[in-house]
Amino acid sequence: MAKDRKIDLVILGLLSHEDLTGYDIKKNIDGAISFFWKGSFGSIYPALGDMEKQGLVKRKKPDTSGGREKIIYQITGKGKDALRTWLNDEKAANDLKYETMLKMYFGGAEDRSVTIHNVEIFEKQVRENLEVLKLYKKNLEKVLDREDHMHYYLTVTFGIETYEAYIRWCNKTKKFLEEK
Amino acid sequence: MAKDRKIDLVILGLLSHEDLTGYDIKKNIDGAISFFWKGSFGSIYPALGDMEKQGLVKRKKPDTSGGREKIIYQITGKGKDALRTWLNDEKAANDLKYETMLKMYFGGAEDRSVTIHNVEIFEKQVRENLEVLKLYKKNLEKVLDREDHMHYYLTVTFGIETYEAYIRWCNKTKKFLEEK
DNA sequence: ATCAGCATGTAAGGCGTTACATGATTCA
DNA sequence: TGAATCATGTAACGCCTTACATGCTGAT
Repeated sequence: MAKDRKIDLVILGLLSHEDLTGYDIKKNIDGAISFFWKGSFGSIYPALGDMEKQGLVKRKKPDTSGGREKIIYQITGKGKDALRTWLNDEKAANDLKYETMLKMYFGGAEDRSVTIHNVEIFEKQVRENLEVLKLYKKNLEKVLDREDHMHYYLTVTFGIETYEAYIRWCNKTKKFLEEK
Repeated sequence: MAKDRKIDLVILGLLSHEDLTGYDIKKNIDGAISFFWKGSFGSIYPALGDMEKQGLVKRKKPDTSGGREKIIYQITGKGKDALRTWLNDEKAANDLKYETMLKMYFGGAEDRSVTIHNVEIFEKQVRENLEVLKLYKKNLEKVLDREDHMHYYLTVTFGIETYEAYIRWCNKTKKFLEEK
């Protein structure tokens, strides 16, 4: 596995639940995962190729029934080991890059109204995302008996907890900027 | 300015308050800013060079008093315009990459204890950061009359609000994983 | 027939980190 | 005198995104 390429672990994690094509992997990442990790085709396909060479994933023999050309990947034993090694590694890079906060920090270079407007744009985005997360939560609550669903659920509650905190901050901040 | 290189705006923002060396800029970024944006010497010095060519910053004539070799940069009128244009641009990239959440999402591949341990590591880190932020807050509250300090203050309250939300989630999640 | 979505991949280029190289200054 | 910090920069390398190229499948 590439030294520091986290997309490899995302792929391994997804394949540990079910066999998937590169395209399916991308669709999965674009779902609930996208709130805390992203990935494009340009990173997924090369990673799959590398990992195949390293024996972490392999191609599933296509059903002979259809003449379809898609490549379904499976995780190997070595791949499962790599996934578990990563889960047991205490290092975890948690990076936040919020341009909105940069604009807040340097907002003194412009009128207050500009800063307030930027907070409102941020709030709108957060509210939209929050709606999506609440929907995910509602659906996952029905199937919490399965261990993997429970883990998905907990990442969703993380998103909801933080987005609700963002909204509280937006309201306080708008008031603060308008009143002071 | 490079199309999408945000470090340029960080530098411009810092220089809009005071003249600084590249080294000073790095120190500033490593303070409160580091909670929502990062930057290394390897990105700062080349950016300063590029921006000087573009007339966004310029070198301040060094004090003739000492024979020191440091380069103090100043923002130019063109640089101030670029900063304001950016502040007025509604686009803002807010990206979160949390490996801890990735490990939560895929935690089903290991024992519950591993997931709980990962939450505890995360919580410890968050509590440490929270202490630092509370200190920043306390110091900034004394000088809130200055417009720029108020903006710094608001980014700090954002950090506190979200970190407190993280801690609530950690507690709920640990309970959930232990009881279910 | 046509358009959206499925599906795989490559190429160019940008951004950023880490490590390295170098040297001055300050303080114990 | 030695260590820490100040201070500037380059080089190598890696990761990732965007855009491009190509073709199939299924629904209307």
